[in-house]
Amino acid sequence: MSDLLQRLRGRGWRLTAQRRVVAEVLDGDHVHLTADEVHARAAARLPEISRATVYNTLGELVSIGEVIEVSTDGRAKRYDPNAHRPHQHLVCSRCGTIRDVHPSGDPLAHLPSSERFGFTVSEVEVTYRGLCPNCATA
Amino acid sequence: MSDLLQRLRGRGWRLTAQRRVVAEVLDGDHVHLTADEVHARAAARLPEISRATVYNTLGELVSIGEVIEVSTDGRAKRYDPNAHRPHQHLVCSRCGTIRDVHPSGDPLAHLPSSERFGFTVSEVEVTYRGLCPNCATA
DNA sequence: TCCTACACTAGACAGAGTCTAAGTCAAGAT
DNA sequence: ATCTTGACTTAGACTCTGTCTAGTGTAGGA
Ligand SMILES: [Mn+2]
Ligand SMILES: [Mn+2]
Ligand SMILES: [Zn+2]
Ligand SMILES: [Zn+2]
Repeated sequence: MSDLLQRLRGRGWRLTAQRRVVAEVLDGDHVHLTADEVHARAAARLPEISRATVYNTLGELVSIGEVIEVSTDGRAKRYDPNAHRPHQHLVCSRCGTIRDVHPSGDPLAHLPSSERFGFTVSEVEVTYRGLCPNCATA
Repeated sequence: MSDLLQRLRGRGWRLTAQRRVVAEVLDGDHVHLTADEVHARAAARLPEISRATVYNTLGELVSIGEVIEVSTDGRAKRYDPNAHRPHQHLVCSRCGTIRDVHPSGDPLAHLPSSERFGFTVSEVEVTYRGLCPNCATA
């Protein structure tokens, strides 16, 4: 994630302890944390970090395209550092586990122009739901 | 929508004025109202209806499969009476308009088993985003 | 080392949804 | 037609998620 910190410095961001910690918390694969989960993990390293700063930093990371916002459950949004490789999500309906899955072709192509009603379609979001191996056996 | 009321009676529901009005408000095509929008329209006909009853009724309609919950914007959930024909949504990123679109094949088939990680996948939700004709010209 | 614009904090506020306790009424029973 | 009763409705408190503001702190250039 230190390459992320480099990119942020390149954009003129001040590298504060708070931003560093948020970036560290978001490091890894299949990371889809809510803002409050990010705050809890960040606060474990930097106890005085505020919720507002976590929300601000996440919002900034989203607006520059370093992090993606995912709404899989209509409750809290989740923040996904896997922003540089297009992907979709596979969600367990029972335990909420989220896995990244990678499309074979371009899912946008699956909408024929006869079904576009004059819209200029530029994005598509796909969420698959089912039971994960753990929840299926239980 | 009176066939819906018949089906509800068949399930042993008491047919109250409140439930009748909620069902009437949800009648139509491309209807994707938030709970508070449903409440406002219902209250125009039945002023004393409470928010709790609207939430209760919508939740019941969802749990018996007569209405679908749609979360297109990470804000309020929307309630969609078009529950008997599988479809997806096309959303304008500027004005929020939502149109129903109908898939050509089964979108579930687009996830190869090598990308299912042992999940039993049973549903897929697809949201296309772009600009509607009005917003594209403006 | 100093300066200051940018960043951070605590807490108030707002929107969406849930829950509870008390009152009401639809519809089956008499 | 009236009674009875458990399902239904209500108001409002409460929770969760997210936004905003006023005051304080500090990163990093001069
Ligand atoms: Mn992801
Ligand atoms: Mn729809
Ligand atoms: Zn699971
Ligand atoms: Zn539009």
